[in-house]
Amino acid sequence: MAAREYGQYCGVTRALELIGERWALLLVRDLLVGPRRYGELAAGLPRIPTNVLAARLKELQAAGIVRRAPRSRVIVYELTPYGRELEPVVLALGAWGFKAMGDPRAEQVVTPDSMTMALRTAFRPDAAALLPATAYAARIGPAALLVRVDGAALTVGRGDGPADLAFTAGPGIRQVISGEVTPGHAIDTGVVEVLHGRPDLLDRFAATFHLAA
Amino acid sequence: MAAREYGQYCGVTRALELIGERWALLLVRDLLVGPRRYGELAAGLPRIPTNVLAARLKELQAAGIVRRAPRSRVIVYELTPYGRELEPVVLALGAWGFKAMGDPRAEQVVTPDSMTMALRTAFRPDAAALLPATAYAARIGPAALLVRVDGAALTVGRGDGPADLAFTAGPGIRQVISGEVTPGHAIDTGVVEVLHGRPDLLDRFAATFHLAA
DNA sequence: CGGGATCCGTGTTGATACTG
DNA sequence: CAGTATCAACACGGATCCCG
Repeated sequence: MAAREYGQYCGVTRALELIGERWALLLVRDLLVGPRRYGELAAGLPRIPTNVLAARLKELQAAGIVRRAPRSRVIVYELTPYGRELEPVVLALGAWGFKAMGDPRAEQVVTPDSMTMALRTAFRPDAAALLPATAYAARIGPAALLVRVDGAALTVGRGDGPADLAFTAGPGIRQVISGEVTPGHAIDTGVVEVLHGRPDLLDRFAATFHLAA
Repeated sequence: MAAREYGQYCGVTRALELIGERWALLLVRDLLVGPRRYGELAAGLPRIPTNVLAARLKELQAAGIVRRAPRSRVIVYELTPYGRELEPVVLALGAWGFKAMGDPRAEQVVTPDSMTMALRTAFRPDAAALLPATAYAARIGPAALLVRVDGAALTVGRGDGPADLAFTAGPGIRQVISGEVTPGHAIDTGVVEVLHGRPDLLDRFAATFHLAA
């Protein structure tokens, strides 16, 4: 038996053998947003050593979780269908970890892909279905996201674009999503700065994206 | 920043910092079944080094996931409310890993606690709600479980007891839960041996516990 | 320049022995 | 029973180097 195995015939142990190593599930998290190149993955995980990134990509490919995109001119990594089935795991972990996030520290970064998955975690389809379709342009730290909510459907893209509400926020946006801070108070205290659109649309945003803290 | 941190302000990274180390989530898995003593945890994870078990228990206590049961004469570890909130994570991992389990190898064991959580993972409340209340006494390898299904409620206990259906099975029970093998075929080939009760109750078992493979 | 491979110091893990 | 101590093996982190 390989030393890294747990020696149990159990689904949880098998899962941890496949994606339990350091950095592995964070690669899956970012690849759940979309296919990514080696350099993009490295940029999304600033502290990962390059040799570990290369090793994880090999292991995830051997496990049938990641593959190199076929018919692509450049090398692009993407999740296999089995790898995409890890989305519930990542969302459950994100919801649980959200409650333990505390306040951001100076050395902690927010990446576009992690923020995208956080929005997917906090998305409440039933609440959104009752609200009008809305496009938000959110700039959180260095991450510029274009968030479209249409009924119970959510799409998050990178970059800028036309939106009903455009706003800038720091990591303090977390308190809005948790309900610890009301949207109005967030605007008053400068946690959120509305660049364009009716500020009360931030109430709709808070109703659409919510996670218990 | 501690070297073991990921340097991101993100729920998934925070979760992995708390329960991402080797063996940690397996301790949570077993504690989800019930409070356990140090020796019971060691027995449920036969390959864990004892110093690592001690270290993990300390870390999980520092993280507010595990605590020593108060007002207990002996030392017993149990999950805190926040620790119990990891159940969706463990179930999602178990369901995903189930598909990659393959065939059991000689050195792999099945423990009562891992089997209990596997049954919780495979439990289908809506299917069970349409069936009569049933008690199963299942012996899978060294694990003797008493499984009670009453409507949409499931309770799994250790040991033996009165049951509508008593059966012995090997790890091949996995194919019954996945639907790869019909209950009738499992009995015919000896994968499942019915000790007591109507053999067709195994059909009810398979309808109550199912996971896609 | 993108996509890695190599080397090396260090921390974590695994195995075993030992102790209050 | 519930851990602690010790030590070898290995994985990770950081830096550098290589190759098409």
